[in-house]
Amino acid sequence: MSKHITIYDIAEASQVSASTVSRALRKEPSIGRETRKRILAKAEELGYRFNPFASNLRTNRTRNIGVITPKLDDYYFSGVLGGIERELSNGGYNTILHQSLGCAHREKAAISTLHRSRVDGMIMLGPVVAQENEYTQAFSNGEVPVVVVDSSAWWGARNISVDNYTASYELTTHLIQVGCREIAHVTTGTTVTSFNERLNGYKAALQYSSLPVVENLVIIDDKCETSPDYLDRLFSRERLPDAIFFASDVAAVTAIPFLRSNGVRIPEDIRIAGFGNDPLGRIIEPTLTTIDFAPVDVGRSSARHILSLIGDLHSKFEPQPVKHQLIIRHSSTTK
Amino acid sequence: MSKHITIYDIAEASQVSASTVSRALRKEPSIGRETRKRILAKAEELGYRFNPFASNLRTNRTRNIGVITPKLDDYYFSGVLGGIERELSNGGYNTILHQSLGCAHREKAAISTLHRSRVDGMIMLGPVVAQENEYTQAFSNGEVPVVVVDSSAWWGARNISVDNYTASYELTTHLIQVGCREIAHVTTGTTVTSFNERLNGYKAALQYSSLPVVENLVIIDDKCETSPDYLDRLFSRERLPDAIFFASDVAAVTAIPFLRSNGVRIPEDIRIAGFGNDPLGRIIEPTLTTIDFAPVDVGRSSARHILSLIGDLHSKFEPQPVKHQLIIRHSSTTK
DNA sequence: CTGTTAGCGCTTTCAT
DNA sequence: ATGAAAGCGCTAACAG
Repeated sequence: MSKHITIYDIAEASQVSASTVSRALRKEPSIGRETRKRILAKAEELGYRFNPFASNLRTNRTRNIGVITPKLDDYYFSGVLGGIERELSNGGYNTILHQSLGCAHREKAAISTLHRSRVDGMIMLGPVVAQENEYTQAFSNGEVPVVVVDSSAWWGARNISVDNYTASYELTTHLIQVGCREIAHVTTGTTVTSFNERLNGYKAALQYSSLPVVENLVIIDDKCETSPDYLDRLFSRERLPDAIFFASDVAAVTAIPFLRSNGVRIPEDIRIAGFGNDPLGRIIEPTLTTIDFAPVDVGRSSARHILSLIGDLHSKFEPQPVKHQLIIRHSSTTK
Repeated sequence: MSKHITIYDIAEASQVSASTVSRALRKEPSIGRETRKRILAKAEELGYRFNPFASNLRTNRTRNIGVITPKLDDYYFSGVLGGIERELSNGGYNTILHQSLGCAHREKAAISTLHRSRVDGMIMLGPVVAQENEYTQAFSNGEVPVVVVDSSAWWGARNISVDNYTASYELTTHLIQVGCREIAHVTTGTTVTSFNERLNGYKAALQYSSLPVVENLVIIDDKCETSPDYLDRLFSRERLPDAIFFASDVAAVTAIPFLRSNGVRIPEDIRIAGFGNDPLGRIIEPTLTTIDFAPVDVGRSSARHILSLIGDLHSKFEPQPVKHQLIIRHSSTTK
């Protein structure tokens, strides 16, 4: 374990002071072109390696951004995360990743860890805990900037949100336009804000068309992405609905084979729509009408936003709402 | 911006020295129970916040592990990454994430960045660059431990590998057993080691059954996960193969609708198999025969491995090869 | 444009 | 069981 080369070694070997070396290394314009070149060459020659620990200690910055996501094995979140990583990397930042797995306890732990690690900023995807608490404090008081994705309410943090409400409204309206009058809505739950917004968009569209919001056509089942047990409730009605709008593609794709094996023809008997444009929706038969959110763009946008809040983006970044798109496929239209 | 509380402030307030505070905070056993309690209470009271920068500077450790993955929007890799994050988190480590996007340039950049960031260890998923080079050096010389997943050859790094070769051999053998004699293999390329191993396993199985390896039945097309253009080559043969073994489920799922729309019956005319057990394979019709790899276990295993190499695992961890499983579904068997 | 000086906050011998 | 003292390697006034 030989002694490591420091800027002092370079300074000595190049007959300048350590501060000059430090400045040259950081390409401060105040250092002459020639001097800098000499110093850089010497650093290279000696095998110098920058020590971020010492730098961090002085500057109190890490160039690390924390990201908390509910899960990774999901088309939407993995896309968003991919966009974030790409953009942060390009900006010279590291992405520190934690998963909440939809569990408040893990989410809090992740927040604490990121705070202790002194990240320069944080991006929260689909937060579990919407209320301020002892853990969120350091972030919510503005000490460390936070961008929240997909939640309209979070302790005053900046927000990049896809417009779940409008998208859901448009999708529901599409179903009405193709002739549906009894549209069921299946969702995992309303605690996650984005799902709540989808439910509200659905209701609003019905009301706009003077259709009633029928209570037992709104099905909330946190297992709906895993098994379609709740469909019994629908089948036990005297008449089937003429459409089902699933708040997530995965839920739709889970239900479709079950529906078909029960003799339900799609879209003739029931029209189906999902939400999220998961690749599954292009594979399932019939292909699934859904909403696309450009997850990668959501990610890139939130990354740029956090960098701008940190002040590392020269041009001030004004987050644009990421545009969604209605994707109409066979499951909602007769051929 | 008020002055931050340091261990010196605690020391003063508790009438002890800074070193005692430091030891108490780290729960060194040499500090008396009573003293420690007093110190911790005082720290709490003053709102002390540990400063990892100073600690890092002294100890030269970060408790950060770098992870490089080709991509995130992929069933296998996102599963592995999920397992890694979970396990590292549990061990008190942060996961620093970078994507190579299958591009050697980005991979090298990620390696450099992680090295500069002084991560304590690194996990590489599906490395693009298999040869040692200037970037890998610091990692390959053992200065920083590395675990590589899914590649049997990488600059002497420790390796957690799923056994692509055997899995591929078994899958091919299954196809032979159900009666196939002309089995095509479609793969994205052989530069990624795991795909090369799958190709080799395929060839070996054919040879074991005294079947020839037909050159134009091995199709290498880096776009095969996006579009099935290469199928023309297969259709232009005088006779169709009686099976196609796709080196990835995504490629299989991309091709199947195209095959069926060309009047190919599956499995009657051509039997199909994929690789990876992507959820898509349960949705597509007919459901896809494939190999499952328990990606989360692969991730957890590699995380434990790296922690053990760092010396942060008390029990020495001996990585077990993660067991794969042949999943037989409709695409390869007649009902 | 470059040098001097004084730390950043913690850990770690070495004493006692 | 506790304290004194010496840095870890870099950066940022301030001075010239």
